[in-house]
Amino acid sequence: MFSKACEYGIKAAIFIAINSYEGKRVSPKEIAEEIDSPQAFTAKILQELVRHKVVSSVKGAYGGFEIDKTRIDSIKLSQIVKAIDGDKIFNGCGLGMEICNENHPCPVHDKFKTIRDELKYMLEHTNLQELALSIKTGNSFFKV
Amino acid sequence: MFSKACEYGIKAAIFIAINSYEGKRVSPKEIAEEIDSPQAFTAKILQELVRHKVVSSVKGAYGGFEIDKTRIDSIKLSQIVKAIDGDKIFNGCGLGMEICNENHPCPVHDKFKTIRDELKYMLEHTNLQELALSIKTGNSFFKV
DNA sequence: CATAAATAGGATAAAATTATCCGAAATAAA
DNA sequence: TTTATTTCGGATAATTTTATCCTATTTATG
Repeated sequence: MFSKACEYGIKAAIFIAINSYEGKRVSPKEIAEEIDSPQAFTAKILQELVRHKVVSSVKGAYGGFEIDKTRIDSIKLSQIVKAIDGDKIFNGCGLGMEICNENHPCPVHDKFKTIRDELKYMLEHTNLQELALSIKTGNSFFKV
Repeated sequence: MFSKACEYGIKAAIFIAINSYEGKRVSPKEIAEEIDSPQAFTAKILQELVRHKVVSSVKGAYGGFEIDKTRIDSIKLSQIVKAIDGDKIFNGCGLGMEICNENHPCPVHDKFKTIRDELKYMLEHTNLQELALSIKTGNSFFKV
């Protein structure tokens, strides 16, 4: 569904959100350890999330990654996915055709459109706050 | 969503189905030209589809790929996807976690489960016949 | 101002996916 | 039985994705 980079990005964002609620900044090292991802690669992805203003970073001593507490509930999964994987998953054809739309549908166009629209809706309506809270309230996630 | 190999595989299977209805076998060359894919790579994918009994092949002169007419309506998209991409898309976790289930859900487990179940249902209920017919009846597909 | 700590970013490597090439094996027809 | 045709399958190459490493830049603190 998503690239590995995107999976790491989502996990990282959730972990940063959780820590931001507690006023803590986190480093790529902490993040990678927590979400079980390669550290340097994760750092790259974090740069991308910073560029797309999903998370913010503070350089230098006592720096790290964080998300403005008041914005956590406004950051949607769709933003993270778009930042890393682009919008192919939102708009692309299920069979990878260049031209595929209502007027010129591929054989699976309608069937995929339904699914994709739901995926899109879900991603656009799921925010970091609920994901972060779902973990606090006992759902497992990081570390089995 | 799917790998390129899988996209080619689906397109190829549809094209073979269309031709099988007309009693014609097709070669990787014809297929690749029609679905706009690399020929040798497409041939590999066809081998895989043969191994998984999605299509059948006849070697030698006047050979080619075909599908038993009476079986076209029983071949589901899910079989093709599984043959080429495996069942990760059907069972895998949205965040790529090794362990992710009801008892041990990742943060997006429930949200993804809904989508994945619908995708699964769609793939398991879409057969080659309807896809082939949708083209015959005027919907565009191959070649714009 | 010097130092230590942290992100940014370029260069490179490894792995996976996508793509190509070529000879072997099979088969229908002459 | 020979020949032409066609799939099969192994080897290899190119590209993309994933991953690592090292240095530069930034910044808080002493």
